[in-house]
Amino acid sequence: MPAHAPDKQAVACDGVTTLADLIGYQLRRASIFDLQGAAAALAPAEARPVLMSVLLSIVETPGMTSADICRALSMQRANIVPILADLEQRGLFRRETDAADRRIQRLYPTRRGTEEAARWLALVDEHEQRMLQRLGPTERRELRRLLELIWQGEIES
Amino acid sequence: MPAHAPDKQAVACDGVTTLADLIGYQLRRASIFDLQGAAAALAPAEARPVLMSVLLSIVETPGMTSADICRALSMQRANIVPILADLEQRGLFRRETDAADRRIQRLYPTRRGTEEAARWLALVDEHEQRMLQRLGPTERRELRRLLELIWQGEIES
DNA sequence: TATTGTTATACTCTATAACTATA
DNA sequence: TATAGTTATAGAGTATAACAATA
Repeated sequence: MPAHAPDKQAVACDGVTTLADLIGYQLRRASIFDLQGAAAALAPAEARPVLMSVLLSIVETPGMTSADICRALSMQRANIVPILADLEQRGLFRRETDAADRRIQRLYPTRRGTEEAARWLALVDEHEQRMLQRLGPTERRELRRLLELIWQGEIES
Repeated sequence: MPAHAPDKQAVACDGVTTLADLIGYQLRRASIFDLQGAAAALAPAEARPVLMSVLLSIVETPGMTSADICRALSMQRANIVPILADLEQRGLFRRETDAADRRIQRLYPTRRGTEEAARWLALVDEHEQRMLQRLGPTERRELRRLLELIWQGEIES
């Protein structure tokens, strides 16, 4: 077999020749599809995906600062300000200026915040169950694992 | 075992309790990570992911109309106008008004368009190989299959 | 000098409404 | 009436620059 002719096995493994072959394209289509469903699922609670992500961060790790959350979610500090203002106005968390470093505010969920986070999570989970109905439990776990593997390169590189 | 206590197996299968458990969250993080890399990979060619998607559509299915492409890529007709204007100005495709129905323009790639599409695809493929370095060939195929399964619900439902 | 929280602003992407020409 | 291509515009989401307070 000549060296310049790709063999069939190589082509089957990673020969990207069309748009649909690109995993990045599939990722985007699936992500947009999910995001629209998640937004629709949260609408009755007057919430949005980004509100849920920030609130869940506070609930899961009480005492986080807004800068911490921004680093964890890869968003700009400037853009979390109106989101926190929204959640605060609903009484879902409270700010506590750190005694040792008065530049930072530690964020703690209120009782209502913890309850609301669970409610929002359940709404989105319902949507996910519909979205993933064609996938079995093993496939769902495998998908989560593969997706994590991809964007964990974000920190390393 | 009491009915109200979820057994361990059920929790392990679909007990979503944190943000990281949500496949939608993992999808978004992975998709954003990919999109930034793809944009960076295409920048030297003065292209963007959406330009590549539209050009590849024309190359893969010559004779498509702009409305066809919008339906295939789930984008608004209004938003493809400046994209086509850009690609046309670079001489990557030509429009041909359909003789039977003079409302529609069929789009055909030029020689340069086909070459440029292949070049852009190669740039993005390079980026994907880096992004997917932790995944083996079988895992990549499995990931593509699972992602397709998710957003194919877009058409049905 | 560096970081936090904040404001103001710009830029990109996407969505909507309306128009014309054709059918 | 319905669709294709187009224009103009509005809205989200995200990015950048600068500021005061604090370390």
